[in-house]
Amino acid sequence: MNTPAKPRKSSHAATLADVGRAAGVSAMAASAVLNGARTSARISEETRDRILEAARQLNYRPNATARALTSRRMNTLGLATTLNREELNQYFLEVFTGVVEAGAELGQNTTVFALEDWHRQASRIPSFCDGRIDGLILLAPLLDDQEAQQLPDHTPILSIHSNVIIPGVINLESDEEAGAQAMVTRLLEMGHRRILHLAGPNHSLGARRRVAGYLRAHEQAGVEPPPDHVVEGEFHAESGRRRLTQWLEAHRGEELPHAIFAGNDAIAMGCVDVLVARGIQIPQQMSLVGFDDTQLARSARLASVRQPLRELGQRAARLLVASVDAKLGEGQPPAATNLVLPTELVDGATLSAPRPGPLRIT
Amino acid sequence: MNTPAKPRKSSHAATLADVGRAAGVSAMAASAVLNGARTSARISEETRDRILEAARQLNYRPNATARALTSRRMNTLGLATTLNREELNQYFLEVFTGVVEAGAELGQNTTVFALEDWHRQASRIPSFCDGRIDGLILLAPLLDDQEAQQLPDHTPILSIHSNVIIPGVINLESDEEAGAQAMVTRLLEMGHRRILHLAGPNHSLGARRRVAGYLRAHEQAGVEPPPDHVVEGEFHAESGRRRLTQWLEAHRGEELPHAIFAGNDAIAMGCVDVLVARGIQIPQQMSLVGFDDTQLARSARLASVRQPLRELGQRAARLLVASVDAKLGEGQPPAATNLVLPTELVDGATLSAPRPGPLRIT
DNA sequence: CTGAAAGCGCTAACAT
DNA sequence: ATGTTAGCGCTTTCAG
Repeated sequence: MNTPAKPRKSSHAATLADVGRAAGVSAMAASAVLNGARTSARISEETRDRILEAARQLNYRPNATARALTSRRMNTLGLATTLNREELNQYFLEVFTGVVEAGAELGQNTTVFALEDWHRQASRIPSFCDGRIDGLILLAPLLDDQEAQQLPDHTPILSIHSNVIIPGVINLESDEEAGAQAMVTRLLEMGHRRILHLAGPNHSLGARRRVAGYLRAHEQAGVEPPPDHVVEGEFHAESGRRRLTQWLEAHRGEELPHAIFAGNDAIAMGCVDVLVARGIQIPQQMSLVGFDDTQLARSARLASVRQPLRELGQRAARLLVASVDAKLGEGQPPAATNLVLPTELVDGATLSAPRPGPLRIT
Repeated sequence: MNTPAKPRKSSHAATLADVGRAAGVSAMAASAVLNGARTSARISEETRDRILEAARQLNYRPNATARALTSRRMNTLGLATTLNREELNQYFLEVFTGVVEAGAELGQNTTVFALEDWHRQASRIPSFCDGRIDGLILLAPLLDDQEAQQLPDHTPILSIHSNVIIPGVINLESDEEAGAQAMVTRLLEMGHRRILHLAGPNHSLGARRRVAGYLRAHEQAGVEPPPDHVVEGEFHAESGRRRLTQWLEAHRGEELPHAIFAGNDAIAMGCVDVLVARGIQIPQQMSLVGFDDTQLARSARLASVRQPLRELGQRAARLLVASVDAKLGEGQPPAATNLVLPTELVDGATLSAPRPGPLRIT
């Protein structure tokens, strides 16, 4: 692997005109043959062969940008997301994989637009819709109504887990409140009482829904939620570590919670770090459950609430392609309903009956 | 979130001509103002303002494909990779994040081309280089010399962890053999003797290098590697599960290995499943180490060999952009050397001294 | 059956 | 200081 890289020939790619010239025909004869479709290609067998041969020899590839200029189609889907600089985003990876998969089946590529922050960079979104993509998926956007109004309307847009209703934009999500409620009910039924919920940020609709599920589970079980047991934070491990540490410091000497319901898997992984460092055994002394069931959770054997993230990505890609087709006059637009997919509980090694005796926070 | 999605206006985006018309000037006056650069834009303050105002009102966005047609630049990098349908690819996520990060700093987007198999789909690669991207990164390509010859030469290409030398293509990698050797040496020094290596596929150069490191470590320690302790497999968890299960079946009644050196983290995670299912305690009864130090490993507290994957991605993006710039006559091409970054050992909870007594495979 | 012409939206020459 | 012209590579009428 240590051959000095020879400068590669930077020959321009062959054009249709080149192919035509080589085959002794016009460029559009070549076009007619090489796109194989549309024009009632009544080119004679013989010239067709000459053209194909010339194309092969010149290694002809149609230029996507030129083609897009007329066809108004790049066969590319856009996926806008925030990517934390510190931590990899497993939630993104799950959805992204679904988009890429389903997109590939429909002949679409996927390009990723990485935002640092939805609010600060909302103004960049229209610039994504500049012809390079045919449709855009907003992944867990945090926009306010005002920003939502600014979205361009010449490119089909679709959102996953949006925190606001965006007029004209289909939204896909899963039933987070039900999932949270089911998980907390499960904990309560196992006998856990002091359940600490390390939630996501309040400006996230999903985070609020998980809190709602937590509260409703208590209500339905006729259990008073312990005071001060819902903590707002961010959806990443570092936040989980920090918030849990702070919370434990602030409640030193009190009874340790029986279980932690983390707002997502990343937060849960942060909790693992803190608990391990303090020698608190999972799940013997404390149960821990997450949310999302990302691959991270599965590999750590974390009990979690499964959201069908990959399927959300797949569906998003398919619906978006249908919208693009419809806009270009091919086929009907998808029935523009918002989709809510079910969640389900996933078992893991971090969940067990509450510890028999009391344990104080040190 | 259940508002029926109103069909959005599918108005075409405004063009320069539209802006010019609205401002009462020609399209190229508008162009001169709105691109802000190049042409000695000696447009009068007054018309400049009219144009800017019109652009704002019409919500003008330059069309990327039209622009690319003349500028020959889309400001987009391509990343070609295989994405397993069954398992998420953490290795990909790490590198990808690096590419996106560094690319974004240079104003580049990243588009992903998902291949199912390098050999079967090698012929698709040239079609990625059709003007939609300015440069292409091949991530861990498995190509033969013949296929490498077919790569187009009008688009700058760069590889990460390539298994063959591709003339004219810069390759970035890390010192896998040294990393493997260091890790196995570490195990040997701790007293482990029967070290099982669940390797990747032989057609992968990286897999072969890890095997080489395993063997060299034994050699340098003057330890004869136990027979039949290197097993070829694939670089994913399912393969790890299957190979380890098969190997244990085939060696029933013999002494259990002291440690497993997995060819990558995914394989190691597969081993965890099998060992847990058999009640073999990690690390008390068996140590386990991986390779790559992906986030999966970190969250599972797996000891591993760290490759600077994110940095490989960042460097790849920066070098590729430099190549693209150079090809367009802006700046010098990067010194075309292949880069080998160092690896390092990462501690974890899965590594300890060998068990005191013998233990038979059941 | 095939070629000529026009245009997608933008930009870079050259004219005014 | 502004407008005209031509062309990037491809496709789609419309003439031959």
